[in-house]
Amino acid sequence: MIMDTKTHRFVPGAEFPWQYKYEHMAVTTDCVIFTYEDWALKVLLVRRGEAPCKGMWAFPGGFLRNDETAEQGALRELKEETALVPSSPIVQLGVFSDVHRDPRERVLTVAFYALVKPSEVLGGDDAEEAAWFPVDAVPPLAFDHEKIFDAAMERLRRDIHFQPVGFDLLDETFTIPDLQRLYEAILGVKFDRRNFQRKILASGILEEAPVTAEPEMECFKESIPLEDMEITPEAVSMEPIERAPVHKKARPGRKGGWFTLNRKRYEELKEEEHKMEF
Amino acid sequence: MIMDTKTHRFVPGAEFPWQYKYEHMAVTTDCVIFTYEDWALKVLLVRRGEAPCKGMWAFPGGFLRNDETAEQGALRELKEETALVPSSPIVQLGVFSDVHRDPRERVLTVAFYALVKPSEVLGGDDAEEAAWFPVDAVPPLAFDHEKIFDAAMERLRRDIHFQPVGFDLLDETFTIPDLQRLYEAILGVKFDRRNFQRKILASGILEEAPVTAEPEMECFKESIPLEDMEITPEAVSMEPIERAPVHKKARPGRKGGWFTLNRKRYEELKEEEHKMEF
DNA sequence: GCAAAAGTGTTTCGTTTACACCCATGC
DNA sequence: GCATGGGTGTAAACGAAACACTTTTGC
Repeated sequence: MIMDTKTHRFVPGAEFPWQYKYEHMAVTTDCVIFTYEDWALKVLLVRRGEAPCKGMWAFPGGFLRNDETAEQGALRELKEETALVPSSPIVQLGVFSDVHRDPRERVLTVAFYALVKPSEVLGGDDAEEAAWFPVDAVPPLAFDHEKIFDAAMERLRRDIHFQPVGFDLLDETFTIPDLQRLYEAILGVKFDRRNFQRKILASGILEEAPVTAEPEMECFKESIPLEDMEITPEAVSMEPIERAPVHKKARPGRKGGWFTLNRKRYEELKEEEHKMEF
Repeated sequence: MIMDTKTHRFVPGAEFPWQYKYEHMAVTTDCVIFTYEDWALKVLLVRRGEAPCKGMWAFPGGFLRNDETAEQGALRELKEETALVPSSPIVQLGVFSDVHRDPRERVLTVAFYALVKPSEVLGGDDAEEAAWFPVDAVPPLAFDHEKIFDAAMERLRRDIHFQPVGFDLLDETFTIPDLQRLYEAILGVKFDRRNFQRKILASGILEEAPVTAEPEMECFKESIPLEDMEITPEAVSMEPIERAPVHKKARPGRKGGWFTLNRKRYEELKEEEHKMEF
């Protein structure tokens, strides 16, 4: 490590070994991880085991080390706290730098967001105090994480308009109505089935899935009921999720094609940033 | 200031008075300020007077203090170094956190960008070592500022598609062809005059300017010739600006209406984020 | 008076929207 | 067999793109 002893030094064995000529601040990362499961958009939260905000839910994250970039630190903390390694890249939301956002000391945080597929979610289950919450039923959050959450939701809604990121939330194989419901859930609007289908097919982003036996939608897997999750009183007292009707078993009328993502076209469309309205 | 003496302390009079239990990093801000003058998009740079990268050009910025948010710090440094106070808000580009981006110590920077009107530019002239460079003739930059510059250009191009930010670069009063040239300069494309005019008028973002005598386009004011600016040899050796033809005096055919921005509609369109293509 | 810039309007074409009927499945 | 969800096509309306002629001004 290159070190400028004019501005700072390291004193091994000292109680406060890192010493600086000028005041420094702590830097943390936080990750807002979204998934789409049981017809609802959900976020990943961890319960804080330490003060401050002990016992409250927060986004996975932690202090950034000096030998890693913000992205590396965010991924490391995410893995440490939830055992999750997203298959799609994490993207920067921005910094949150309110002076008093942490009572201990001045802490600036770099927030990220990422989208993961339902099949990736299982990996997080062995983490002790991590849980998925539907976005319309998140409990009160630690620090200024509600602000971060709002920013993430806004950003997701914008991105989903201009980039085909919805696919990062779906498993390999899905149907067009599945995709449509996802868009409707996130954007909170209804689309015409036929127009949606025509446009999405015309965009060339879908490929017919090879008919490997019976493709199983991850969405229909059994998942831990919301009530079994350890959540704060405030969270349980919230009204039940209205916009996410539960029909886990099967859907009548299922016949239509199964599709997969055309990776190449996906990358192209991501570049172009067309506004997708259905 | 609330201070957690478990993790850090302040020792008055000590050579290195700020002492921490864990390693900390420095945080800086950098501002990419754009303006549009003499038919060209330009950025504001300052010459570094100190090592490292002494003598090189860089974006105005500096260390973030513990008692200010990133936005406040960015504006403070900008004002200190260039005497510029942008009338439109600065927006976050993101953090740049490469581990070795500064040779002295670990420095994470929060980058911002902002758009200023030509009439605001004059205020920066008394700053000793600040200068405006056409975006296609920027000299080599200090640290990883080229990366920041690339990110800013990309962001500006995207934003100008979806938000009516072009107006932040123009003076109060302008003509439609002025506006069109600005869009063409930034996006590097040509539009049909008639379609551009029809669309921009239909959007309702323009108001006819009150005919106060003879409105003077700031673009036509005399400005310091490029050659008089103190720039690095690398910068002068670059080929002349091709995409920015210089006709400063006046344009034949000038007759048409002068317009101003309809603030209310501007805010609305900013929210909507329609893709503007002409 | 000529060249270069700017004002104006219409037609064509493609895309978007709205809408109706039939089929498949589960209870 | 009925309710629900899903597949398909078409006509009308709107917005985008292409395009020509005239007017103004500076040299």
